[in-house]
This record gives sequence, C-alpha cells and structure tokens, in this order.
Amino acid sequence: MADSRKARAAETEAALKAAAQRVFDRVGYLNAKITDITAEAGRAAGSFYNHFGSKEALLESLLADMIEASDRAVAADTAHDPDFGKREAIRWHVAQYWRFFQDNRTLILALGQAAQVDRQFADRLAKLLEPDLQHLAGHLAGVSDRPAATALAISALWQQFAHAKLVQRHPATGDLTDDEAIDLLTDLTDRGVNGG
Amino acid sequence: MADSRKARAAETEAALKAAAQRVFDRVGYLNAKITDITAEAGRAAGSFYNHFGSKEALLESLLADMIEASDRAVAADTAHDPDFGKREAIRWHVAQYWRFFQDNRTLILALGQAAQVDRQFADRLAKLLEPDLQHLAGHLAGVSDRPAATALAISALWQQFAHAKLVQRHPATGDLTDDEAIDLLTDLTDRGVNGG
DNA sequence: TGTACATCAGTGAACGCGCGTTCACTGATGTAC
DNA sequence: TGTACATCAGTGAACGCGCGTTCACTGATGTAC
Repeated sequence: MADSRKARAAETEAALKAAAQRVFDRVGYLNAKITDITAEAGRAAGSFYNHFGSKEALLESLLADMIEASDRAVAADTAHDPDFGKREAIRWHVAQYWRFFQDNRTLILALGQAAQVDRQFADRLAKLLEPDLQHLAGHLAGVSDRPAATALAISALWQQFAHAKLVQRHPATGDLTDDEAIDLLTDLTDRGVNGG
Repeated sequence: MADSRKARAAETEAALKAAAQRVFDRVGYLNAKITDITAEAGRAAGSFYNHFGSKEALLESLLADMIEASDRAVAADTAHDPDFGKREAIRWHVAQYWRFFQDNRTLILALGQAAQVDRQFADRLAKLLEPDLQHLAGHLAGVSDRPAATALAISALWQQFAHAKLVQRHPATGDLTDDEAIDLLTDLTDRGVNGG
C-alpha cells in the first residue's frame, strides 16, 4: 500500500494544526507551548519538528490555509455591488466581514498576538491585508474624498467592534443579535461616509 | 540629612519607570526583559525587586500614574459641551482623545500587550476603561438609540485609527496632518450618529 | 560632638525553572532482487 | 512470492539556553547613647 506513509504524515500534520487552533483558542497564541499542542494532538513532542520549524511556521501554515479558503470564496462571488452610495452594498460588505471574523476568530487573534511581539511579522501581515484595504478604498472612491484613510478607519471600526462582541463579549454588546450588530455597523458606516 | 535614603530609593524607582517606558517603546512590553530595564536605568538587576514585585507590578504602577494625571486633567476641565448633536462637541472629544493617545502611546500599547497574555489583567483593564465608555455613552444618549454599543464602536474607531496613524504609521494615513486626522474621525462620528 | 551599631539601598554572581529543541531509538512501511 | 535491507514517521528522555529571581555582601546613611 504505497503512500500510506505520506498519508500518516499528512494526518499528523492536520492533527497538529487542529490541535493548535484549540490550544490557541484556550490560552492564546503567545501562551501556547509546543508541548501543549503536541499533547492536545496526542503526539510526542519531537513529532512537531517533523512538520513545522517553529510555532510561527505553524501559524503561517494556518494563515496560508485561511488565505486559500478566502481566495476561493472571493472567486465564487458573482460580482457584488460596488456602489457604496447604497446602504445595501455597505451592509453586504459588513455582513461578509462579520462572517469572516466568526469563521476565523481564533486565527485572527493569533495573528494579532504574533504581530505584537514580532515587527517583521507585523509588517508581512499588514502587506497581506493591503489588498482588502484597497478593495474597500475602491468602493469608497466615489463617496469619500479620502478613500484610503477612510477605508482604514472603517475596517478598524468593523474589526474592533467584531472583536468586542465576538471575542471580549463586552456587556455593551450583550443585547445585540448578530444582525443587529451588523446593522449598527452598517448605519455608522453608511451615514459616516454618505451622511444621513 | 534625614530622608536622603528615601530620596535615593525614590530616584531609583523613578529611573526604573522612565527606563521601562523607553524599553517598552523600543522592543514592546512583552519582549522587555527585567534586565533590559535595569540596564537602561543604569542599575543592577537585583535592584528591580526592591521596588517592584514583577514586570506587571511595574506596569500597574505606570498605569496608576497615568490615571492620576488623567483624573487631574478631567478635574481641571470646566464643563465641556455634552451635546453630541453638535459637530463641535464631538470634535472636542476626538481631539481630547487624540492628545491622550499621543501622550500615553507607549503605555497604551504596553497595556494592550499585557492584556493579550493575561485574561485577568484584560478584565481589570476593561473595568478601568468602563467609566470613559459610560461618559461617551452619556453624550450619545440624546442622539443614538443604542448609546452603549455605539459608544463602544466609536471608541474602537478612534483608538484603532490613532493606532494606525501614530503607532503603525500606516501609509494610508501618511498625508494627513493630526488636525486632518481628527477632522476625519469627527466627520465619520458626527455623520455616523447624526446623519449628514 | 563622637563613637558604635543598626538599617537600608544597591550590587551582581549564582541558582534554578520552564520550555524549545535535539537525537538515538523503535516499529512499520516501502523497495530491491 | 519471499527475504533482506533501506527509509521514514513517530517517540520521549535528555540537553541546554534564556531569563526571572534570590541572596550574601558592600558601602553609605540613620540612630542611640
């Protein structure tokens, strides 16, 4: 049965990745020890280094997976409405972002933590996020006289509010459903750039 | 010359605090070693523990200083305009926050990093920020039907945008003066809550 | 005012814990003939 | 198809680095008489 070795290795690698997500979720990326991850995956400590050079390499591998999935989703999208003059176009983007955050919250937090302690990583991450920012700035070109800076402000707003509700579970967001949270962000954004 | 001992101790403590700020600024709170701080202060490693129980205790001491200064500033404020229906009232608050961020950026970043790795600390920090959020929510009560959640969203917007410009120095904010940045945030906030 | 002792801030070498990383070994799978 | 050897994924004890933390010591300042 050829390839059963490769299959076993792939299985272990996948188990380590899945275990890492659970450990990150529990204690955070920075507090996660290599041995926490291998224990969670039910493997020996040494096994880790057959698959990843370091904790950061593992994180980058998870990031690559996320980017791949996200690129596929973008490709599947049949041209969404680019006109940010319309509230509905904005709401679609907010909802899209909200879902993305929910689906990837553990990884997003881990990336943020890694960026806090490693300037190089922070720079690389910023470059990876640049296209999304450009995308947003493109939509704002028609309605704002400072599309780039406004895109930055708006994505900051969306991200931090999603963080407050979905991660921190801040009391001030406690009585909001997800849809209401998305509406709130949509209103702030729509009025903020379009006025009224 | 009585008290010259206490004076020396106070001097060393102040030197350690000042050194810590510089080290945090250079390498970040999480990357800062105790010996980095003592070396920067020109003292022996052991000296640190005469004054602080741990790096976190030092951070809390810096935080206490900031809160004290900030409380003094609040006390000195002769009743500002609470009516967020007016753009000028909003701009005053944005400018206030901007200055606060500039004056305390190193410490704000350090607090954020500490919160990332220590849930207890994060909770305590959130409680300390609560009054400011309430203050903002109070101003929004007249113009928003969800003042608490909106206050959270708006402070997230202000903080992250200040971070992008003043810490990250994100290219998208490169051609903005501080006043223009404050205007941009004011516009987004004013229109966001009041519409046009 | 002077002397003897106590106290204290500061020192820095040494200790030891935690954890990342290595490596000799095992058992199973693949390959050569 | 069977045998002998090679390769590889996985194991886990052991190693060693980095760094927080301690502690016996020094010299200076304060106190008692």
